[in-house]
Amino acid sequence: MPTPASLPRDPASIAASGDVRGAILVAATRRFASKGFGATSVQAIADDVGSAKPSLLYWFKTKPALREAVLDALLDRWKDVLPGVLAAATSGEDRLDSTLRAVIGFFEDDPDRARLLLRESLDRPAALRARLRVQLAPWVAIVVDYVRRGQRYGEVRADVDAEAWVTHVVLLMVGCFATAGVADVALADAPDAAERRVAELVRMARTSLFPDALH
Amino acid sequence: MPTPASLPRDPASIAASGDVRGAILVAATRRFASKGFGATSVQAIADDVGSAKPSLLYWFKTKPALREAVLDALLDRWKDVLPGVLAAATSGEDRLDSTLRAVIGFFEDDPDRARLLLRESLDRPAALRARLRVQLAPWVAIVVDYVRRGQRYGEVRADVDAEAWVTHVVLLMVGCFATAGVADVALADAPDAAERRVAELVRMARTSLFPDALH
DNA sequence: CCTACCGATCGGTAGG
DNA sequence: CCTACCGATCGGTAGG
Repeated sequence: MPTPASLPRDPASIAASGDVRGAILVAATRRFASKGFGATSVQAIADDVGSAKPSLLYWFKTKPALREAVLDALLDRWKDVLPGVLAAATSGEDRLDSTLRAVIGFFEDDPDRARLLLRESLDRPAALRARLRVQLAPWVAIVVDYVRRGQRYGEVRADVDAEAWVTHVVLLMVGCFATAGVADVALADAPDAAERRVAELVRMARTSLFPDALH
Repeated sequence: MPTPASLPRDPASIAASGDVRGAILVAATRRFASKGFGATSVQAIADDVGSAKPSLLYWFKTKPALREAVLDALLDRWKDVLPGVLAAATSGEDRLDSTLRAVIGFFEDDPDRARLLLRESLDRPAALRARLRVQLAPWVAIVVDYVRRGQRYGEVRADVDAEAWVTHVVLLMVGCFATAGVADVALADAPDAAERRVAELVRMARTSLFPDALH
């Protein structure tokens, strides 16, 4: 029993509901994530949306401008979840686990986010770095601070390199979802591969941060 | 005092020395790694080599065939270092550290290898997965076995998920070199960022595998 | 938001 | 290994 389209996810129906701009962003995000910016034509995105190419170029003046808009939309969504991440990082029990789970949820909701970030870091590392410095700075600073404070109180291993540790944990989270289809070489065809990878990621982050005595 | 070109690294001089095919592979590897397959034109590679486009298409019949050849060359080089990696993994002291350092050296020698692998895992995950299953299987099996045996003897943490752990450590090594230009958001402009990341990677792998008592 | 069209470049081929 | 060229597609614009 199909309900009247309430949350249309495919670009064509989003466009049909009136939000052409939003439909273009969704279609472009999928194409850029799965095939890359350079391998995606404006025409292909227009086809996904059900519009003519010049219509797309009315909403986004150029192809590079569309890329920026896609990245803006991604980082806007990050800003939406950031408060929850910060809350998890600064209060309550099991701060590390709940913080990681919050970030993981962001990529779990849409693995295209992870693929897009990884592609950008390959295509235009300097540009992404500049963006992330602004958008990611507060969260990273808090985590680094949390690690350093833990080290002063002996709760965190003394030999942890706080900045490098955060970098690697973020890399693990992004890479985990961006490379889900291939990194399971070792995991064969385990049906629960995704959950196992997330669980092991969290375990690795925890054991590499805290001494055994405090687990 | 320039010595007579002994180890020419740029495609044009490799071609001039007679190895046109090799020059094409080097140029294609660089372009595919830095800009991606879809964003690289056959003409651009031919220009790097100093040949005409039809000459390139004489050596490699199609652009997709060139991509396969580039990947073949990469995995051939891996086969060269594999014995050393296996030796490090199966004998001597500090097996884990020396094994990781051997693999890290492979990517350190040419970070394009890491970028290329990451791009392939985004562009064609199924194809790369099939390739890696053949090429990477022996090494992964040995490491997984090593972890499992360690768990039986109590030398390795009981809650380690061997397959997921290997997957993540490989992801860290590849990602570390592929995203060197951007992942340092947290590391600011530390001049020793690269060494710090490698050191922290090894530390994370070690502490997430072994209980503190056995360090 | 469309049709019609632009010059440039794409991967690839004919022929030598 | 080259020159010359192919049809198709590229991002983008004119004009409405």
